[in-house]
Amino acid sequence: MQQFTDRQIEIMEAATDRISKFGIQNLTIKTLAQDIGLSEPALYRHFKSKNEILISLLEYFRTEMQNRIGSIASKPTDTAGDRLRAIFDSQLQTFTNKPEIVSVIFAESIFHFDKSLTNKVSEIMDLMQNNINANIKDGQKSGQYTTLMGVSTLTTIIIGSMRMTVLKWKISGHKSNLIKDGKAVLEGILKMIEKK
Amino acid sequence: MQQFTDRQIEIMEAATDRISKFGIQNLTIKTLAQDIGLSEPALYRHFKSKNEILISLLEYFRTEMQNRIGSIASKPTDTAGDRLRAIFDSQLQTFTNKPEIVSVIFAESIFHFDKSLTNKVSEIMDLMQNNINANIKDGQKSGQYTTLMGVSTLTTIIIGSMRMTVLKWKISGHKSNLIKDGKAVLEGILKMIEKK
DNA sequence: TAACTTTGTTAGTGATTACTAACTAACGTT
DNA sequence: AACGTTAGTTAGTAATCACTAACAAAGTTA
Repeated sequence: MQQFTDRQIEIMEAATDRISKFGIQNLTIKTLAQDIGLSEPALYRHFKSKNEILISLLEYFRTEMQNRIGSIASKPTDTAGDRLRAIFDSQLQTFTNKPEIVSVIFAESIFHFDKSLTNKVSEIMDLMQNNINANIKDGQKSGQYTTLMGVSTLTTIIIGSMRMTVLKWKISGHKSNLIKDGKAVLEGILKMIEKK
Repeated sequence: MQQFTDRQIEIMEAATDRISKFGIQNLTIKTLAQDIGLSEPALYRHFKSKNEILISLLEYFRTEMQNRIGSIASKPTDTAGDRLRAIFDSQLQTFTNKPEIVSVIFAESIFHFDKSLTNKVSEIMDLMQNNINANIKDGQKSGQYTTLMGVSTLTTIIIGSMRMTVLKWKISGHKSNLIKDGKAVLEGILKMIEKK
């Protein structure tokens, strides 16, 4: 059942912290080993390369997110807007609990050079995209959302707005209130797109 | 008048291309010198360090953007919405003409480790932010925009949506139509926030 | 024309990188 | 008790990094 060992998870979390605190350039096998209190070669007992640590890390989050968002999607809600609220509630809560992860999964650019890593980041983006897309289609079909805009345009606006909120929170050094700001943005959008 | 020499501009543009094509990790003095057809030490005749190349590159774009957006802001337009259109028209046109720049200025994360670089990226973000902020304040004050939301929430939505559009374009390998998609997103937002 | 400045070169520096070879102690299984 | 596996160690590897010393050719100026 468990896909990763305890040690592997420890390594992935240490790597996430490193990237969050000092950037990907500072994530070396040496610094990582020091963070955990092991020698460098010890890490190679658990991952066959540095790249595999990063890939696993992204895969670990993707699986968690898929389960989390998936369980929301399967639960019935009153309105499409409520489901949208639940999705972002869950997402913002996850980021608040583990701010470091944001530096990794929102940073498509830091992995630009490596195809396998870019793909993993894309998978995570697609996961969110597909969920929002489905929500909007559903909301428009049932007459709850405006049809003044196409599905993809509306998806771009919603995801873009939420990403921007997270980015601002990150830049503030996690000092701003992500949950509050995120709610304000989502409610603002819903005010505009929900038909009364 | 000219802040940078021709050679310096050549180096900065080559650096931008490198980052865009292969990521910051692949930007080394060696690859950069090869791209231009010079030896490595020759680059140090024009910039005192690799970091200064990056800082200058960001400064170069910031100045250009400041002049460009500044001249739009000083021109009178019929409505606040029209001014918003002009700002993003200009911005999207600039990105279309020089797609590589997007990889650099939208990548706050790649410079995460260096304070002077982070500051430069922040300056560029603030520049856009302040312009949009002023536009929304003006539009709300004159009764053209809805006041259902606060200024900062609306700014986040607009900038976030446009950034997302650019990001999608970048991920598509610049295959999608940035101008068209950007227009669709902006018109969608204006449809929702402009009072009739 | 002599001296200086600019812009380039070749050859090299020490530091750091991801990763490996070889070995060992602890532990589970038969 | 014998044996294999797991998870760690020390000591190294070649490659690559940003950057420098020393020198040279060409153009500019006195």
